[in-house]
Amino acid sequence: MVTLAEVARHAGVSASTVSYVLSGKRSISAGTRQRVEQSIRELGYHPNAGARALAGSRSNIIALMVPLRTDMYVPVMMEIAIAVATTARTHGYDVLLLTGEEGPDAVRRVTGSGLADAMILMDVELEDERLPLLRQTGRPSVLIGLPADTTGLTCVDLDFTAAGALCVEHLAALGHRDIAVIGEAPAVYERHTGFAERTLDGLRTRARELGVRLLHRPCEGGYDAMAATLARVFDERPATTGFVVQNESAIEPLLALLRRQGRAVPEDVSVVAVCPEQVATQASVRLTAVSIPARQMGRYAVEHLVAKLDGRGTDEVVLIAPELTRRASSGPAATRTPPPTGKS
Amino acid sequence: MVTLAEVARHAGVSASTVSYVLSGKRSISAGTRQRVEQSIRELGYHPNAGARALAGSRSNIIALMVPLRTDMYVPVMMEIAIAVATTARTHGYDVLLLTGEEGPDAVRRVTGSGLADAMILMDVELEDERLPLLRQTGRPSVLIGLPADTTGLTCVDLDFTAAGALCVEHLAALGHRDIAVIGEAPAVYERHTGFAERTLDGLRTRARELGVRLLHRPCEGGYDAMAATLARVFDERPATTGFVVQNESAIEPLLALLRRQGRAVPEDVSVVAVCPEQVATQASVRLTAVSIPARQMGRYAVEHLVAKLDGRGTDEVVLIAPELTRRASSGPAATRTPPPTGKS
DNA sequence: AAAAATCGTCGAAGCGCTTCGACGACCCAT
DNA sequence: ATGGGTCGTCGAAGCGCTTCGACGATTTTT
Repeated sequence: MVTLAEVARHAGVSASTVSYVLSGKRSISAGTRQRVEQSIRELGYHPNAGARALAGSRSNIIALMVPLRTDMYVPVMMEIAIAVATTARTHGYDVLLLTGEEGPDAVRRVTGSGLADAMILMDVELEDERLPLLRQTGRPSVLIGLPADTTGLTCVDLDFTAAGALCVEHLAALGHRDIAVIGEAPAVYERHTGFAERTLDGLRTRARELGVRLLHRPCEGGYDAMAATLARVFDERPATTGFVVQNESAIEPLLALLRRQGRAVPEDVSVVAVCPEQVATQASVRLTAVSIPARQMGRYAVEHLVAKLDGRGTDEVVLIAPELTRRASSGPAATRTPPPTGKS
Repeated sequence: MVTLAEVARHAGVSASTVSYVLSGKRSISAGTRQRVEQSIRELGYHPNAGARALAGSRSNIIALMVPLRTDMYVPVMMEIAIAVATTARTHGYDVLLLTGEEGPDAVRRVTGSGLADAMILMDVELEDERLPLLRQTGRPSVLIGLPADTTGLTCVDLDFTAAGALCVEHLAALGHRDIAVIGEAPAVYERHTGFAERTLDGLRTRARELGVRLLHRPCEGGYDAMAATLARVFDERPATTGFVVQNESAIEPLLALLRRQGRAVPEDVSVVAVCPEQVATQASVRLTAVSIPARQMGRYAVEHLVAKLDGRGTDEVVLIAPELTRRASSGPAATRTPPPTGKS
């Protein structure tokens, strides 16, 4: 391994000069700088990360804690993670991948050891165990998601409450009076995941305001679960003509089942989804949907964090305004009685 | 931050003793050990990662390079990444997340700076630019995937050639003589991704041996692309009764289109997929499939790497034997003429 | 013309840890 | 009893970098 000292010798300067060339923290004459840079290139020098971290007491690493579970939309997580990694690189940071498995211990370990300068937490629960620790450590952090108490924390998330409201508004404007909400798996609600509850809040509040009946049903992914859920929905509310789906793995099953039952989308039934854009456009019916801006969230998180690390940051909650894109899955409510029941 | 020295003072021993308690590299009397451990706990001591890396010249970090692209099956990547992260933790390593974006430079940077002790590369191309560098650096590495030349490299992957063969065998045994292969997006083949080409090899070779006709069509994900591809397939080979799908985002569209055309699965047409188990079981028809053992691959990769880091490792290529699970999507070929053409 | 400020560079201290050699204390065989 | 081993502990020397203060050499100010 080439060291700073070797570069210095090669360039005929002292070690500290090389260091200053690298960091730009003191002015260096153009000639010297060029000679040093030349030596760095010739020798293929890379500063040793450990030594840097030790001497500078910053590791230039951001820790990213992703959920371990895979009962929620995985591509969103992946997209966020990739956005975080690429954005971090543009600011000179690397990303350490932590899984939720270790829980609060990971926070202690990573901040305690100085492994990372800052943290990004995904899949934050309303009363998350990691938050008290995070507040304590004093290391900069950004949550992707929204806990119950945000004092002293920086959070970035889609405004799911507004997203829920938007979905109801859209359907109500089209004349739908009975709306079913197909939600995430029950487990997601049981552990009080913020985004799921907030969407529901938004849906319910606006539904009440607009005089729309709402039926919420959590649903495991997949075909069979969706079939059972759908049967229950129509059993309980036969007049249902609008669906809001917030569960990636229920979307395609729902569409297929509706088709099979002879309920046409959007003629008989309208479907609105809360999902990444890619899913909405690739579904068997192009879906009217509020998209989840995964990439944007990842980028945002990193940029806030970097700002904090540079001493410019503030604690704030950034809620990204939802956008509903009309596609082929929603239309005016039929004025006739609910559509024929299919063979199901 | 609590330091080693403070722990030492608190426990009434020297710093080196604390270090030896931590590493276990020299014997320590039970009494001393307990006193030190007690102090560590009381003070909430975490060894400083940078100092450790510097003094010990190992960072206890494994770099994982994931593909930036999202034109291939993302959940598989995510599952591998999570398996890597959790397995690494059980061996005392953390994982640094790199995206393919930086390319070979990332390899140089990470190994040059000693940021990571070892690397795992995903999405390896047949002639991957990163490989020469990897061989040079001498740092342990494991590839998930298989390049053209594996000398001096350790690789872990599903035996996609065997997987392809297995699919053909299964369909041939059921009496199918005309098989269509729905592949990944064209871009995947254009960049010579190993697993796609190897699957194709396996399919073709066994098809030739068994006297089965094979038609391969790359396919972008989604409904429309699949519709176009399917039309071309039946146009060119009307007698097609077997499908092999290696493209997660084409599966559900294919099933829906077949249904719409009045081709029953598995009565008229059999479908075999190469995909993660979760996808196979959650599809609208439970799919006969060769599953992609993502978790196993991630675990394997880390364990090989750790073995190498401990000086026990060897360079070898581990191909995981594919397993085909029969589910509801494949059955005997109809003896009658190809099924009716639907409204499409 | 002298004093003050600025610039470019250097030497040295130290970040917190690992690890090597040393050194008593103790146990065994002779 | 005496020499040779272990065993448990310690001190000190770095690992490669950052950063502070110092110091000539210029440049600016008065």
